[in-house]
Amino acid sequence: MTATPVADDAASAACCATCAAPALAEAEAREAARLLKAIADPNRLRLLSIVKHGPADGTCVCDLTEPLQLGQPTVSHHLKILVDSGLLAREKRGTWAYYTLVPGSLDKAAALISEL
Amino acid sequence: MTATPVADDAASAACCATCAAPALAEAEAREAARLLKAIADPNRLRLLSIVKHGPADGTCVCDLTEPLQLGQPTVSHHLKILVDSGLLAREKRGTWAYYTLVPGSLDKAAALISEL
DNA sequence: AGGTAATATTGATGTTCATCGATATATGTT
DNA sequence: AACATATATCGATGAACATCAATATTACCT
Repeated sequence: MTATPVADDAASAACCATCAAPALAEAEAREAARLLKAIADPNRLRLLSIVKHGPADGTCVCDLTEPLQLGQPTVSHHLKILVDSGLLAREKRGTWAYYTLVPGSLDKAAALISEL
Repeated sequence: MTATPVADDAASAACCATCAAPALAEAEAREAARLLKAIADPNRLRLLSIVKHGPADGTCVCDLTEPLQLGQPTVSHHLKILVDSGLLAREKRGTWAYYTLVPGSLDKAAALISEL
């Protein structure tokens, strides 16, 4: 599922053809920023933290609204961003929606920074 | 240099007093988001990448403007954000300004995500 | 001192984004 | 079928942000 690792960008003046990523190409940078932007928000960081430390079978939305002191539509909006970014998974059980952390997704995001 | 590890927040319903961060408190989340927001931008990611793989004694601004295809004031603006966030260090040598990566700063930022 | 080059700052502009109230959808209940 | 509850979506609004043109600042050179 990893995108094309080869830079097709005009500005990618690689030192050589084989060395690994001397500088981030524009397309890669845009993609990485999209994921990191989803994380770089106070409320979404707290959502991720609560879900991570919550029960393994998922955390209900109703348990997320209260600690964040935000309205339900706002929490739902943030959760959608986290799901669309591949960080959280949503499972509907009855009337309730349970959110779980996608395994490895946080480490993958962290690697985008540490392995720049 | 690490901030107060104890949560003084109203929403910090810690499972116990000693266990490590069951859920991010509001102040911690705000601080972490501030740093991550500085990184979560396509052009700033490319700046960090270029500086990281550049010469050890620093990369000149003039070598950063061209590959990003941005105006000089815009690059200067992004560099200021990265310096203010503690990610880059600025050293003026003559007319030129050289930017270097602050050691460990990227790993510290990555840890904010992986150790949520 | 005057001139030139490199970088930073300022002010303005268009865009993105977080938040909310209102409403829609879906599921369970009587 | 009507109702109640939980969650998602829509539309609007104000704040934050990226970018640029113009200008200021700083250092070097003759």
